Amino acid sequence: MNKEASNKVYIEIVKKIRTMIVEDGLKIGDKIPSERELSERLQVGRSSVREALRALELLGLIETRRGEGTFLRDARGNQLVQLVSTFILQDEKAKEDVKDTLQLIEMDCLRLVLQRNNVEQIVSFRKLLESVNVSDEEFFLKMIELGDNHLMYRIWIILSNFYRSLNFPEEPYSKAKYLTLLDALLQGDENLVLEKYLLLRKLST
Amino acid sequence: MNKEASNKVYIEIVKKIRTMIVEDGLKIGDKIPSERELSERLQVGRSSVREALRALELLGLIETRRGEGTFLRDARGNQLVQLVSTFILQDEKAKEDVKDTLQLIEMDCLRLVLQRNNVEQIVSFRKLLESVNVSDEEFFLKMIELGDNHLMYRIWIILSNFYRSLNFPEEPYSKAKYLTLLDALLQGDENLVLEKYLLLRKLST
DNA sequence: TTCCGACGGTGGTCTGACCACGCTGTATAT
DNA sequence: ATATACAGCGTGGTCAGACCACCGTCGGAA
Repeated sequence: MNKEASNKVYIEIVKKIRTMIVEDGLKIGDKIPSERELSERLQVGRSSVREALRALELLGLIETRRGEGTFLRDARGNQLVQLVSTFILQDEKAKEDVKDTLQLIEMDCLRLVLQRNNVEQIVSFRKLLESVNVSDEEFFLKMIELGDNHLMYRIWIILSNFYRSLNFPEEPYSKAKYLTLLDALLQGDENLVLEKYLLLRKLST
Repeated sequence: MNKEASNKVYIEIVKKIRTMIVEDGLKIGDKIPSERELSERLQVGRSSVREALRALELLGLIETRRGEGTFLRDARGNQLVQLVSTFILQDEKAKEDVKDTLQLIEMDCLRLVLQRNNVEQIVSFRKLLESVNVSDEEFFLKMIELGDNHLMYRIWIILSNFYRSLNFPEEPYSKAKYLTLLDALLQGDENLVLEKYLLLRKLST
């Protein structure tokens, strides 16, 4: 009859740990209390604490180091990717799905960049690209930053990790194609941008 | 020096359980062995088995019912959504990101439908839509099915769950708009499709 | 001064115990 | 004979304690 609080101690623990992190003002890289201390402070068994920490670990929010402790972590490429992949990516069709989806997402990011239309930053990034080599990952990270959508960022991170783990053949690096893509962005022409993107990914007709 | 097998018993257990599921040909809804039996069969402690099951539960791949057992489950709307949301969606900007991203994903799905160009199924779905009411969720589930990309399906499920949990105001139901969207799909005109979609989502200029 | 080993703290794992809950079969009451 | 209530069993949920492997450190020995 009561509202909730019924299910799953470990879920409650996750929330408490989250609160604790916020209240104590812990930052990425900081150490959180040990399992035994959490167990005592929260008045629950250590195994329940561990289940909560496992969940946080799966989400990529913490990192455990045996003999040292548990640390807050930047929520990038996490265990989730590996685990999900063993379940999801069981056939070749799924591999193609990853490729297709990643490309759709990347095109979405480019559309976001067009929407924001932050000419200054694009220009300065173009200058940077002229002087030094920028990896494909760095390039799209910049695009996503310009798109200013954190959720898209997370999705892209997961998908690109997936993608890399699949060992598709790599395209040769071509700085010129990146530059023309940036130029297209500066022109603000969506169709042109997508055309250049497909060229980059060797998908032009 | 050795390749791996070093880290995390519970990760190994997850993989073994997965193998077990495949070998035994278990389907969604089936019961998997009890924690104690898994513990014995895999020669590991029950607490390690539980950590593995927690991971699977977070991924939405199993469902545990106290007093009954653990069951395979359709990997839809899972705990992950709730947990991630408490961490990720802390500000209003994030909410807007969810909305934007969901719409981009839905448009991608429509593009996939265009690529597959499965006229027959679109036509038959259109007939169905004429005779009965179809919820927004059901409509897009059908679109994703027609798009034939399981990964997109999973992303959409997660995002749309996010979205619903945010309590944005709901649009009034308008069967006519869905029908015109389907018509646009049948015409194979991408720009027209997107236009109708934006109309559906009240985003037309 | 340098080096090395003991020590304490930490996560990783296992075991055994108890509880709460759902199912089922049996014994009882009708 | 049928219907009902209850006890037993198997299940997941949780806890406590133990031991291991590993890491950093600190103090003593060379």
